[in-house]
Amino acid sequence: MNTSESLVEKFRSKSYKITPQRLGIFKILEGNLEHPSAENIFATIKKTYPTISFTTVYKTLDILEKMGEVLKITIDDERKHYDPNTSTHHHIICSECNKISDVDGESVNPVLPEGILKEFTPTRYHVSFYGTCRDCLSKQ
Amino acid sequence: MNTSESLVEKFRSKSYKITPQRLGIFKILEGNLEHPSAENIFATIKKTYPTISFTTVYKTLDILEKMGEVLKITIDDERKHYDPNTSTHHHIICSECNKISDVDGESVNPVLPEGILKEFTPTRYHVSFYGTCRDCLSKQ
DNA sequence: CTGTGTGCAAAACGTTTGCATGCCT
DNA sequence: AGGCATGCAAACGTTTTGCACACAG
Repeated sequence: MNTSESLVEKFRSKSYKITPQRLGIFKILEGNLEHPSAENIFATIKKTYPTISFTTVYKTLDILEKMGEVLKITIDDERKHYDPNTSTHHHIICSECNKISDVDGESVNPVLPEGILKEFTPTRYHVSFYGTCRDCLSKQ
Repeated sequence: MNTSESLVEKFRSKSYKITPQRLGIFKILEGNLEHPSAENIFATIKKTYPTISFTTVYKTLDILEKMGEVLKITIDDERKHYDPNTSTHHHIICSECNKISDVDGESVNPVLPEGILKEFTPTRYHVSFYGTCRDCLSKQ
């Protein structure tokens, strides 16, 4: 569930320092279902911590991703998004406004063909649905 | 199947001009299963047409994408790839070398939950498998 | 006190754009 | 001949990096 407390624990156990900047990012991610971009996170934290830099945001997200505490989502042509929900699930993105919503993992159960299994050792999969969201449909 | 001849036909029918650069790109794409990036295509065509520019490659790919003759694949963090196979199918990418292979469309049949269908009008989906390819595994 | 983390500025990266010239039709 | 296509160079948006200073441990 990635509470900011659990992230603090994990950082401590790896001897990564707990800074107010990092803590602020943890709190933004906690239970976040919005799939924020680095820019989103930066803008949000800047409200309470105006001196923070993009560098810090990116570096913290990098660490979190490498620890497996956050998924980097490659579904939007324009930028990467981050998801603190690391359990298997999928996404649908609006082709107009790039809003991303969650899609339950259970509705999908892909099987890799034999041939591919000889060529690759798969680790995970992700389904990207593309479409138009209600807001954008009504604006058209 | 996107022979270069069929692309020439389609370009003519839309009154797009047939230039040697465009023809070269068509030929590179014809039957191409490698999921080339713009850079790959540029490097390949540069061998036979050394004065070609990135601009021309990108603009031609843009037209092809908008005509639906090529898919822009968003699976690799680092760059976009282009796929002349526009029928429903999926991909597996090596996390080490970013090589992409095809995965048959039939092996996957995702269903969107009710809730999502109220929020989105879906148009298509794509499954991204992640893993490590044989070459990279043996190098480790 | 030590070394990791921060933030600035600049670079890097893939991609896009403005514009003058070239060439397909 | 006309106008779309090309290619250069410059701009773009996102992400990364080098470096001096700051601060968590």
